[in-house]
Amino acid sequence: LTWNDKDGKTVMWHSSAHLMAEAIEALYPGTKLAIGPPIENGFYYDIDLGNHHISDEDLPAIEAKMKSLAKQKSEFIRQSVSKADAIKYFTEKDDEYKLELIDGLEDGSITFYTQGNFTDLCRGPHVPHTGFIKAIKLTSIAGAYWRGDENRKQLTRIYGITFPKNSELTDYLALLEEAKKRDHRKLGREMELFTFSQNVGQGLPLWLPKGAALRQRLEDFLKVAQKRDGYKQVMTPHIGHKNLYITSGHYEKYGEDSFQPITTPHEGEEFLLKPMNCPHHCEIFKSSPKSYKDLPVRYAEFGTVYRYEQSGELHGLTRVRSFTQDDAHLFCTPDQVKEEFKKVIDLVLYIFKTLSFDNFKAQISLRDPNNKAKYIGSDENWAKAEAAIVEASEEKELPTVIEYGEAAFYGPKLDFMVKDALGREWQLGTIQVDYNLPERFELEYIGSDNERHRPVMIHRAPFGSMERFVAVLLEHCAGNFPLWLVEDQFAILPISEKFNDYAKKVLSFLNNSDIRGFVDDRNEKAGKKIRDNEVKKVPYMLIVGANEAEAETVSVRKHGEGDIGTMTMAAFVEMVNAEVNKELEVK
RNA sequence: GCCUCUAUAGCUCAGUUGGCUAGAGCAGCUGAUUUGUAAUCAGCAGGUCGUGGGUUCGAGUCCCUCUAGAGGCUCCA
Repeated sequence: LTWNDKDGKTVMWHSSAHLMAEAIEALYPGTKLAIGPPIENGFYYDIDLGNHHISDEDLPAIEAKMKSLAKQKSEFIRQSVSKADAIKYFTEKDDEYKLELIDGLEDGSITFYTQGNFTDLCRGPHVPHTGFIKAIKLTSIAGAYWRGDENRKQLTRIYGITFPKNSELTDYLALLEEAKKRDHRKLGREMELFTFSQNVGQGLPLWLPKGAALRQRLEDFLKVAQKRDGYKQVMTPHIGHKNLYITSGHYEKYGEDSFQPITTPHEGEEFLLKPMNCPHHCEIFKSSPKSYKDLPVRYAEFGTVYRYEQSGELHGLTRVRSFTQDDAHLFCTPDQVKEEFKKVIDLVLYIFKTLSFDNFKAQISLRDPNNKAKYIGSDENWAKAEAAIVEASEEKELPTVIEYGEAAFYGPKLDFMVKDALGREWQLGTIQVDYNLPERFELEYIGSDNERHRPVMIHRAPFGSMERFVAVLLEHCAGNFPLWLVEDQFAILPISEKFNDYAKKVLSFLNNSDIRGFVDDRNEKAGKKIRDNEVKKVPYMLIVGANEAEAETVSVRKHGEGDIGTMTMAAFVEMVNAEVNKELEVK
């Protein structure tokens, strides 16, 4: 793969998209070809099929056509074209999509590529000829809005991937299968962590006992860290008066697309399921007069919120309609913003490191400079907030990427993104600076000058949401949670029923030593119990029989590693505690 | 919400061009066995084939509605 100094694969996929375009034009006359770029894994082409209609069943025929075209080894011929000629060509072809693309191109920079009888607008580069494309797999059909705008026509998008060798395609498909084994939806079911019910409703997760216990441990872990950092826990109701959200601006922005208001039977008052905790926390701040000496105040809450997400967006635990934010709002003086922001960055990094998320991306999300109407608040406040985030990140020497147009409607943010098993990116932690809500809620504190001042608000959630975090964590560790987090740290396996009593004795000793596990006293052979507990990913198995009962020891087997020898119960406790401490000591 | 696809036992799946009382493995329950580092044997039970309608002498299978799920697009306070 060396046709280009950069990345042979991208060139390969670029050419493959054009090969697919040629095949489609041949099979479906009159099809308008919009755009077909290479992507991270493969390529797609967006097409307007006109009167034709295709479904998955048609993909093999397109694949076959591509293969036969590839065998012709048509050379990719580059040709510079003037803008006028390009417009003429596609006007004749009656392709408004290509004309729109050409409209945005500079005269002199336009090139066509031709393979065989097929010509397309293209920047290149390409492989020398179509024969290089050998292993072809069209993977799916989707609808995609032209130019990403849902108000414009939806085109048919065909995704595919190609390789120069069939073995590479086989390997790729095998890799995909492997990734699917780490899917949190599959693991969550197998490990009995969470479930969904058609009767409860879509996007409304049900946490099973083991999942709830796991989540509780994560929450406790964060609570300890937050207490250390001066946070105070608060609790607020799951609903709030409609006026609260009119004040915050959320009603205007999302009212129509929310779960609709709950109405009181007699007074006709309207309440909304809370879609976020900020307004409630603002009211807590307002509940008593604040002095500059009180600031910063930090209100934390594991707050469950409800959002009417588009049905097509729901996805396992990563995108749901009811979720719990590990939310907190810090209210501080303008001078304190940067320092507080930096402390929150530290907290997020501490959590990510403890759970060994080292492949995260820190993204600074700013306003879309071309569409300021989408946002509330003054330019001045936005400028201050954006500067605070950029400076704090720089001072923490945090490598970041800046994305314009990704800010929340009330303020800019710093998001921590992590990929799932299939490479899709999800936002976990988030930190946001907000000058707007304090204004809308008329929040105040008395300064050292005895005058009223407006505090600055920082929203932050290191996990993001408990649901999404657990989902991404599951995929990250393929279900092998760190020892401090896992439900059952050990399973005691008596060799036969004769040793159940000794097993119970071991269990009570270990429980008293503050490590958790259970006795597998099923009437099964040792080999069966070992297999089952390996499959369940139990970190340690303690096999006990005559020898151990006699010597008051346990025979220890480590998950994924096998027998690691016999030791006393106390030695086992010490080993587990040492491992847990090591996991939690990362700073 | 839109495009494409999917739905059979708790889980993973089989079920011929529409044709007997819908099958299997795992999990579960009962019994036998008393077990030494990845699956002991036997038996039992478990299904309005996602929902509602239609076509047909006959529907798990064909058509439509709805619900839920998957992969995208759009959205993401």
